[in-house]
Amino acid sequence: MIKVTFPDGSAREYEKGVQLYEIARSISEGLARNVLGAVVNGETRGLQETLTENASVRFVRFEDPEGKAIFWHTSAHIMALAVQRLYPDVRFAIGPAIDDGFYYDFDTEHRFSPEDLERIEEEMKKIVAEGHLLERFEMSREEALDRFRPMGEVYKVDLIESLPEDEVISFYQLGEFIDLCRGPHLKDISKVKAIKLLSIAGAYWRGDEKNKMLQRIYGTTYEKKKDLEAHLHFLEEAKKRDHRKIGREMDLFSMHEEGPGFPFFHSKGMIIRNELESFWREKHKAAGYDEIRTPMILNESLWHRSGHWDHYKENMYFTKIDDEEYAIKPMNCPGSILIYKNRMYSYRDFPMRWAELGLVHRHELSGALHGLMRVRAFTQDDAHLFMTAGMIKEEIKGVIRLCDDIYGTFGFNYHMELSTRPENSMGEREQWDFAELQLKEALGEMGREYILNEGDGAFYGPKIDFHLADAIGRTWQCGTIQLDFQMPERFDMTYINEQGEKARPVMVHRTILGSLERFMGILIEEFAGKFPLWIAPEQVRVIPVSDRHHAFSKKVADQLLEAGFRVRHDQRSEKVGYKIRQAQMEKVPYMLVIGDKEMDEGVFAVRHFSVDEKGKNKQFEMGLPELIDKLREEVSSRAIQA
RNA sequence: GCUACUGUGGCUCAAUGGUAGAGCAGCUCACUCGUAAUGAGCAGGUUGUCAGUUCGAUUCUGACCAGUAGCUCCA
Repeated sequence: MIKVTFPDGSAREYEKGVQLYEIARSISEGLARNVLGAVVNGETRGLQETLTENASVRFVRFEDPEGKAIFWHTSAHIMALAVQRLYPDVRFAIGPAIDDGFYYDFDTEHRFSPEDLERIEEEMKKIVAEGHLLERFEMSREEALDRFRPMGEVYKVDLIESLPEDEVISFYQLGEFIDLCRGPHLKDISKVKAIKLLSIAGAYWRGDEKNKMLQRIYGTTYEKKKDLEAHLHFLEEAKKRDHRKIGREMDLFSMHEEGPGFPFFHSKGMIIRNELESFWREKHKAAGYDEIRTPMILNESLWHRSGHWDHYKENMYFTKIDDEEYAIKPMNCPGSILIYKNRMYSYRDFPMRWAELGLVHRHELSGALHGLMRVRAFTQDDAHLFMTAGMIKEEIKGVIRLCDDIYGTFGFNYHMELSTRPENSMGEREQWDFAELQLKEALGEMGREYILNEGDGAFYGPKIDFHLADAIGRTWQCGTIQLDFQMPERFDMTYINEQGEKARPVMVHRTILGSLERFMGILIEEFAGKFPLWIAPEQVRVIPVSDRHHAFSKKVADQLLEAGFRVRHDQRSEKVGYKIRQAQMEKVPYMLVIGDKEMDEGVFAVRHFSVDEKGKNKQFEMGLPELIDKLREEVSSRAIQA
């Protein structure tokens, strides 16, 4: 007998080898009908799996993240069976659950079209209606290879061969389709009621561009049709927040065929950008940074010395000056280092924090470009910190705190990732280990959670990255903290230590916004163009009711201008409703409608674009001096919500 | 760069193997108006570029360019 404990602290005994489904049923028939799987000793399992030893069991439903993962992973198998029925020559690669659905990678001569997605969707519905139970079984490695090799399932064979010797190899059978899979899966697929296949895309086998490109189909499924519709509605709504669309509508920036990946900032975009820069300077000054600026074009020899030539040449632009080869900087660090080497430093000077809003150019692959999020010319809010090895941890923590402060100002959520030594790295193993340990300890001491990306570091050092999400949940790396022992070595950087000897400083490269361009993209999507007052390109729109109010409304507009606000006086001969509609669509935070009443009473009805519980614009009345005080307060506090 | 798809006036979209039309935006005129669209008129396009097929291409074919989704890469 084995003992099973449940989240409420209760426990029961079962026969060894009991199915999780039996356990669910023993507690309650209703539960057995509703649960999708279970978390057993912290590991997610399907209900068709068995228990052989004492365990703590928590059953999960669709609402739980584990439940969704099981549900979507199973949906991927249903799709695979449908594809096998419709396109018998197909070879299967992998088909996992992702954040909001699933995909499966297929290799077939047939090129999938959008119409095919509908056919596959129909077939999936048929399969679900057939009422299969997903059964799990195990095979030995030899049995598995004997089974899949003759079928020509090269990807499955590849997967089996790469599994560790002692790994249990499990399979799931759905109708006539047997798939190599660790699981977990639903036992009963009839729960997959609402199905939508979303897109087709290419994806390399094992994510390596040297391998064959497979066809990937993305889809999502729900237990309830209503939830699927809600999800599709969310995607539609998110499209409206796309920074490329809002950027055009609000006249913030533009892209042109003449300069792919090189954004053009319009005057309204520049207001946001300049406000962002002032904010950034203020925060960095307070955090003990000094600002520098280094040239955009530097001699090629510098890039040989820095290692960029060997590790980053493919992404660099080059040019010639008087028969000498020059490179356009893809990173700011070598420039900073030249300033560093301009004189001698003492340990007493450390830590030194040099910040630079540096415009860098990188030849990104054409297919990777994406609005402001991924461009070929961007301004990094870079900084290079120079210190002794003993200062590393505190400095890392300081940067993390600055990130918290700056992202917090905008109310952004973010997650962190730690990336370790890559294959093409420079430098000694021990240095890397030490550097990685410093980063891990800094995160650990601050109690931060992070995702570990083995082998994903920069060529000169390990890094911590900060990722922010866009409107549809894609995350973009913004902040980064990179430890570097290599550049100081390569450039023979020194300082004088307490013993009066020359010593090697440690260098930290870091950004917080990441790039002003990307950060603005995130900012636009986060606020859907309804910016906090302090960064709004136009803060107040003054709207006279008719021409005879113009003289008075102009005075009001002028006073607001003098008070330092960005104001537009809309004197066009249009109806009030029309002007309000326009100001609303242009997402101007405050509107002041001025007519007879205002002229007589000197009190203004102010309309704000944020909405109340009833979905109406917030509206309030106040005199001009009070309004100016209120707006000043809102700007200086950098309030997110008015 | 790779796979698939897309490319018609500033924006959103329509149409056709016989050289393009609407709405919004713009401009002009009238209206002087109280909280999300006043009316009328005008102007605006060598249908992404270059070739090919054809009596004739914007429509068919090819190459290139740009964009979209994903992969790879990355701030």
